[in-house]
Amino acid sequence: MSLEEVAKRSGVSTATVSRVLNGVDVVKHSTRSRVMTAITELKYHPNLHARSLAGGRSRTIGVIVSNLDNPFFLDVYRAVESDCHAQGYEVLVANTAYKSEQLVASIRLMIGRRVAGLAAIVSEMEHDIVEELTESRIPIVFYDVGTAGGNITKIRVNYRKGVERIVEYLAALGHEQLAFIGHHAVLAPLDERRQALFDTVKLVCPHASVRVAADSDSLEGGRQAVRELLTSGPAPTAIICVNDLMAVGALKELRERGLRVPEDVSVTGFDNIKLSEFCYPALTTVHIPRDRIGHTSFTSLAQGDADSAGALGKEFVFDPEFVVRDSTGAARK
Amino acid sequence: MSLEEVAKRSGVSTATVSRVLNGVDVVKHSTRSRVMTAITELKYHPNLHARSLAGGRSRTIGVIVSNLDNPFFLDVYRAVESDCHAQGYEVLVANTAYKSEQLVASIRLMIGRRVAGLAAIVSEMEHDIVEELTESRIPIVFYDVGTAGGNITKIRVNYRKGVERIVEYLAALGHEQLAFIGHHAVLAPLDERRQALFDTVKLVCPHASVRVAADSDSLEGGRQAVRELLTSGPAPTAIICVNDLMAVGALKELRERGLRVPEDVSVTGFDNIKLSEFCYPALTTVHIPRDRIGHTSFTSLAQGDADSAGALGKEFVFDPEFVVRDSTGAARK
DNA sequence: TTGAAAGCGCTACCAG
DNA sequence: CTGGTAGCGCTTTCAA
Repeated sequence: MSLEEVAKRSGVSTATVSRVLNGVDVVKHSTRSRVMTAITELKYHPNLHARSLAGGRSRTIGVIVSNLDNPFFLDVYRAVESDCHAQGYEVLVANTAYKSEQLVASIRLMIGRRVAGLAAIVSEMEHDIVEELTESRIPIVFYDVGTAGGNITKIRVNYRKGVERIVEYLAALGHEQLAFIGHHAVLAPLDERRQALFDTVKLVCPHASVRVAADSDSLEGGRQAVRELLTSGPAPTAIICVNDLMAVGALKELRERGLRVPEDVSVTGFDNIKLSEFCYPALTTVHIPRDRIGHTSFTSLAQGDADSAGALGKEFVFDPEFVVRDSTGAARK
Repeated sequence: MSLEEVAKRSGVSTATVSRVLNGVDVVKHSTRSRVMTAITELKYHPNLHARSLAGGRSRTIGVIVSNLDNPFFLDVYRAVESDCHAQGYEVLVANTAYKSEQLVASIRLMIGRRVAGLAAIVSEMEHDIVEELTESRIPIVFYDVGTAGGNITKIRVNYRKGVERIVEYLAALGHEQLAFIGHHAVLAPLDERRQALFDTVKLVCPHASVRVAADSDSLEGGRQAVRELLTSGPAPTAIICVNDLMAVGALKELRERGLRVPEDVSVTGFDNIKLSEFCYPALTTVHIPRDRIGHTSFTSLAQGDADSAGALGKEFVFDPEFVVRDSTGAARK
């Protein structure tokens, strides 16, 4: 069923049907309603592929994230989605599960669909992918990777600052046996959060020890990492988790082993997802403004439109905010 | 940049380039590699819209869910996605946020994109939407709504059975002041879960009371609902939540009010999402097989392909499984 | 093994 | 206000 059939049935040209469909306000009222009738009678649904092909421009924004299971990414996605819908854009999501092959596939898909802009909220970025994207001419937003300039907007969070707050706080509470729990993607040698942790510890409490464990970015992963930590050495007095999701997993394992939080072990998260407030004990964490990340992404990508203040190509840095709740306390003696 | 430019650059026809792109194995090796070179040099990415338009058939499955924030839906989605990717299909997700206008928009979008099949894992279905879908000829899977037959596959879970287990268990523990917490969409007069609860209570413990509260399907919603319950009357001894997400929210509010779970109040969930195991106390709940729901959806939708055992048009009913953990105990005196 | 050409369904420009 | 028509970029016969 096509535009042509609708045209035939209502005795007009395809051009007119197209006008009606697109709300071009020059069609005589009577013709218009005749067309409308035909459309509903035929249960006609315009072929969006044909439309994009003929139209040229795209009203679709692509969003690629590393792990939809982690509410952090979902929150960013939803912020973008909300802006998109408000401005008449579609959104296409893709989940890479931290696999760079998936990333490549997703990017190809987005380019193939000729998205108007692409937000890559992922951490598994590789050099040649970045390059491919840079040369693709389409507006891109990178989160935490790549370099700003040209069609590339970079959004990042000052993780270092967040880590500093955590370490200072923990140090003030007397903690000297620390542990860091990350997911595999964060264990890359040059990862900012982990690196920042070591740097800060060296500065703030040089005599403190830091052990490290890693697993998958999930509740189960957090639990496993703690298990690994606790079976391979003495229990730390504070566990710094790379994010809230894993922290909640950590809490579970600690609880099962009869270790009280924060009396026996302090735990910190990162992100300040909703869950961090609802778990027990509520997590001390660092707030990352997902909504601002999402909104800024959209603004940068959708500006070929009308406004064009020109966020594209710039770099945005957001400051995190330390949030103290119940999962941290004085170090046990 | 188009197929034609690639053809020109490599000195062949567009037909040949197309063959190379689609792996039609009749192209001479030398030509093939010449084309490949041109493709990479030009950084050519095929226009997927043109491809779908020309090709006709679609390798895309659409999935519409009510609330991506609730891991239940995410789990179903991921099961579908995993099957899709394994079979070379794309997936398109849409989130309705329980709004039927959003549902309509999403459905139109999916039809417009000419998806090969559509899974509607939503509860806000309305009659005329169902009808529109039925007449659309495209393979559809409905979860918990609509009627099987024709191009419509129906998947449902025997919620009643799950509710029965919960009520029986709670009754055996001596609970007589019950409360039900649902989200707005579940408060429709004909909702199965709520209705099943009342029926079962009448049968199993006719002298028990049941109060009801509702809020949004979220952690915050669960908390709010409990707040409503507790400020508007005597505290129940057991709270039956429509799902785990809201149950976790309920736990939080109870904890804040100094009510111990399960000593003072028992709480049950539904779904058995991963979080139900990681929250404190771990939830007594009812397992709903999201993976089977997802796999069955895919199988039903993707069968126009080659196999065609013919799951399409049938009805599948899955049995839930009662899972006892730590959030339930004997009723307080 | 390859090329030529006819569409796929729609938009947009040019006439009328 | 409406119709004719040339593409958009790709797939797919049909011939060569």
